[in-house]
Amino acid sequence: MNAAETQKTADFLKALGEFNRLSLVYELCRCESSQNAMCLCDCCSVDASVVSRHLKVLADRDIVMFDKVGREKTYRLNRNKVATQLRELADLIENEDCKRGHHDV
Amino acid sequence: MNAAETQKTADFLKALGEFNRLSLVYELCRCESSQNAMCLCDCCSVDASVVSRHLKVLADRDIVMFDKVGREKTYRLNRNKVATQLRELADLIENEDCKRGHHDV
DNA sequence: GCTATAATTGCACGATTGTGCAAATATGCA
DNA sequence: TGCATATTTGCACAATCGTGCAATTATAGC
Repeated sequence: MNAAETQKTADFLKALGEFNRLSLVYELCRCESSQNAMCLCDCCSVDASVVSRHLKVLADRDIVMFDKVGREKTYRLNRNKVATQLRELADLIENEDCKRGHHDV
Repeated sequence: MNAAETQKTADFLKALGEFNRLSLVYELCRCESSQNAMCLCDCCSVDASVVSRHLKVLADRDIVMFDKVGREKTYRLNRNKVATQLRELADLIENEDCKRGHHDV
């Protein structure tokens, strides 16, 4: 695991590891269809500008995607990508093969 | 998903979402046996006190466990617990059942 | 007991981060 | 064109966080 990969993974986890951002992810998780940012404001009691910034952090890391419809942006959770990244990390942590000694033989 | 659970999950992800802490986790991941903190210092070039604090953060969240042997503490990764938590989150995010509408019917 | 080593804690500091408010920008609609 | 609404951006500020150094605590071995 090189430093760049480690940093990227840490970045991904840090993006999810903030209360309001995780609340947004959960909120989007419950939605069948895309939700605009104003609607998402309701789930965490902070200013719209804060939600905007949090959504940008999530979008920059491909955790959420958005479509621009007129003056609104509608967001949806990147379910597969997020789930895959979490599972890959889980596999790495649990997998016996990553242990030293096996490789060194 | 209530606020307390969300906060707990965010806390767990935040603990993993820092470069040096994640490096420690990866380092422990590669180890068959427990490693003492001094040995772990080598994997991230920071002061021993910093490693000590990071390990405490990880231990407080059950990400790592330790045994006290004499004046040394030997750490090991809580593989199952960490992997399980990551997979549960992945499942929640991907699972169709969490979507609104399915439950409301 | 004394000394050496492992680990933690107190303290200070700089950097990052989350936040609210106000202003700016973008777009739809009359 | 002018107004209303959605979103972003600039700014300031408080809080959190990661860090190094020095001092402290704990324990092994002589």
